[in-house]
Amino acid sequence: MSNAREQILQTTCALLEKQGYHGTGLNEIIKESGSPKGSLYYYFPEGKEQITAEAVLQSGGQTAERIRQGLTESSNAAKAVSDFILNIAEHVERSGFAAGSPLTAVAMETATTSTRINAACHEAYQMLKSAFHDKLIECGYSKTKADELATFIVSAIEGGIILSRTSHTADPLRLVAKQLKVLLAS
Amino acid sequence: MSNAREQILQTTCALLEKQGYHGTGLNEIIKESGSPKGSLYYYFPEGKEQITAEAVLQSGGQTAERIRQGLTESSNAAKAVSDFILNIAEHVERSGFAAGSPLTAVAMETATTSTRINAACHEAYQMLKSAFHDKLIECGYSKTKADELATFIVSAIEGGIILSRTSHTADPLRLVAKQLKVLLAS
DNA sequence: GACTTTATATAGACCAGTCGTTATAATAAT
DNA sequence: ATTATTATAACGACTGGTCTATATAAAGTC
Repeated sequence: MSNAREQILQTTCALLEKQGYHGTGLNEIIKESGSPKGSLYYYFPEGKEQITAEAVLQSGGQTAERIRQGLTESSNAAKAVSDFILNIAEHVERSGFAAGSPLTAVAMETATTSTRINAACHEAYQMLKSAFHDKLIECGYSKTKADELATFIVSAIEGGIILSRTSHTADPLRLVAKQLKVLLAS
Repeated sequence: MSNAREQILQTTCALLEKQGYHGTGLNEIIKESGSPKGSLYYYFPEGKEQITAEAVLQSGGQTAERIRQGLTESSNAAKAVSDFILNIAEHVERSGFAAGSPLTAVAMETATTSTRINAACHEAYQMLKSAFHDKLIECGYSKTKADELATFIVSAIEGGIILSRTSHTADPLRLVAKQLKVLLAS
């Protein structure tokens, strides 16, 4: 409904992605989103924690959706997962290594310092896991096997994003794509 | 030689691990390390960036050393890597999920906002990769294969740490250990 | 050996600026 | 007229960084 609210969340997402929770200031959010401070506290009366938690959850939902869509395009799980990761690799590259998972930094910064944000990150990761999990089930994997693989896939992707952004090359992500493809094909 | 300098770096490491770069303040570092601000700027005249870069590099060197030591205890690469990861899992668990890789958060926060810290993170990750790489070479892998596997191993571990800290269970890390063991055994 | 000079290191007050947050006033929409 | 939203100003707390004062120790000079 409200444009300003959505704009704030979207801007927050981008900033969290680039510089994490503590590195992102409310002043920066309002400047970049164009919304004034009054509006920010009108829509998010509980302040920074609330904005962050909602941004994280929204981003998790959107990413999970993208995973599901990408996976429907191919009936082959190995190729589907690999393609999805190659997509991320391009995205990270195109952003000049400023983007790639708004969750990672936030999750690490707040794992033991904000129960609310931690819960949001946990739920967001569960959404990603579920998206992969469901596709694997669909491809005939057992429930426990699908669960294990989904966690492993998310782990490898997260790590790949970190290494890619740090090294300023998408190669680590592409390598993760390749390795997971082999693993899932076997 | 100097005790205070070392103490500052060690404290910084622990705080970076727990709450990242922007979440860690100089006042917190001096309070926790016992050194006054005068000493901090005496040993690190270039301020927070310098302290962080040095802490990251030191931590990378120490972790790489631990990897090499752990790997010499077993001639079997698969078991050696798995055991190392299980060690991390215990460490993360014991810390109440506050510890586990001082690099991750810092690397993501500063990938495009501080060339100095980014360079330090990059070098630290290279050290970890090299440690695994050398062991894989020793076990008969080809140079390119060893390089690919080393990157993949580091990726999976980093991701496992994130998921473990976020979910407050060491299970993801243990799962990563198991999967990599299978992968390396084949 | 006594005395001065130079480095090493500790200690903390202080600065301008920013943080997240609150309060209040003005405006727009219904 | 009532509510929804925007617009600022101000708050106290804290930020990274600078500055000066002091203590300790090493080295140089006679």
